[in-house]
Amino acid sequence: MRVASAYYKSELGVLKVTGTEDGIHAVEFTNIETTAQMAAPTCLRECFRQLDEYFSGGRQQFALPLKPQGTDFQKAVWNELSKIPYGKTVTYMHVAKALGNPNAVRAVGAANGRNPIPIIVPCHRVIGSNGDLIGFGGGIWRKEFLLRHEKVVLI
Amino acid sequence: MRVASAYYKSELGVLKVTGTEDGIHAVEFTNIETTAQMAAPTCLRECFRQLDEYFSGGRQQFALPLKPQGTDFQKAVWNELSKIPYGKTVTYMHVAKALGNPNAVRAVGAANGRNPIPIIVPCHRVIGSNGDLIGFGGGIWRKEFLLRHEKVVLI
DNA sequence: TGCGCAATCGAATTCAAACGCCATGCCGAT
DNA sequence: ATCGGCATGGCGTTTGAATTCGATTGCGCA
Repeated sequence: MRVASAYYKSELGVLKVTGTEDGIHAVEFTNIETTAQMAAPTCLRECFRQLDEYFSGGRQQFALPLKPQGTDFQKAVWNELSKIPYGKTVTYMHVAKALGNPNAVRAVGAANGRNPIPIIVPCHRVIGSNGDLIGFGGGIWRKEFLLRHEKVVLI
Repeated sequence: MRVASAYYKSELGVLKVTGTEDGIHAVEFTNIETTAQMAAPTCLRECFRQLDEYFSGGRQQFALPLKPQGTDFQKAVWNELSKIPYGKTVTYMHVAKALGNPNAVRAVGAANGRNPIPIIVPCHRVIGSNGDLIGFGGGIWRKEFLLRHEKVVLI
């Protein structure tokens, strides 16, 4: 059952009302300013601009401030991912070796699966040692789309 | 620092991009249908209608399907709250006794503080044994507003 | 009136330890 | 080719016990 939220402006401030078709689940007091929708941070707009360029084929590298949140190991993995150039692929083993621990292959896969910033941090450029496209959080079809978009030849 | 989210429509579906002024925190794939904003459930609209009537002074009792989520004890407390009529106040002790355990006074207070549906489930109608207005999640001023609105004479 | 304090009840929170999952890769057997 | 096991490293999740925290009250005492 889908839960929906809607906002109600009262003398007590803006109320957030949540519920399903079955009934009301919650009423919350909020601090929302109704005067005007607050502008999106600059970096979001810049991000959209670069995504536009990436999807239209013009941009091969993102230049954005990134603040991914994770453990040290995960950040090390994601940092390694960022080094893979546009249109290239590497294997999970390759990443593990680059981190200095060839045994951490599955750990790399797990960290890969938890990359909070797909597309921009190119986790889609990592494939199996046998060349297979394996696992992608958003669905394999997206991984394949991204690689084909980058003109990668898939076997 | 305020975190903001915005949505980006791509060939891979709608992306939810989250970030602060410092940088991008996350990019998520969503299932959002862009064709049209989905209509709010009927009960939300009905809820808004009754809130309108309550705040304008016409309605003294809500008639809505409620689905609060909590432990058995909490639901028992909230159920007890619903019995307090408009414009009346009771004490925490009173509620505890009604539940059959006069010693559970503080437990009642705690459950009261976790009422997910304020205003509609009138937790604001419970005051201290000495008549004091104590604690209200959204701030005492809201509790006082609601009681004055219901013409309760505060000492 | 205004402290300080103890009693009492549920539930949330905390903490540590154990467990199990995984977007891999290798090996051997069908 | 395909399949089933298996080792490996990191981290999320579970579990259970112990502890803490509250939207209180009543009492004693300045």
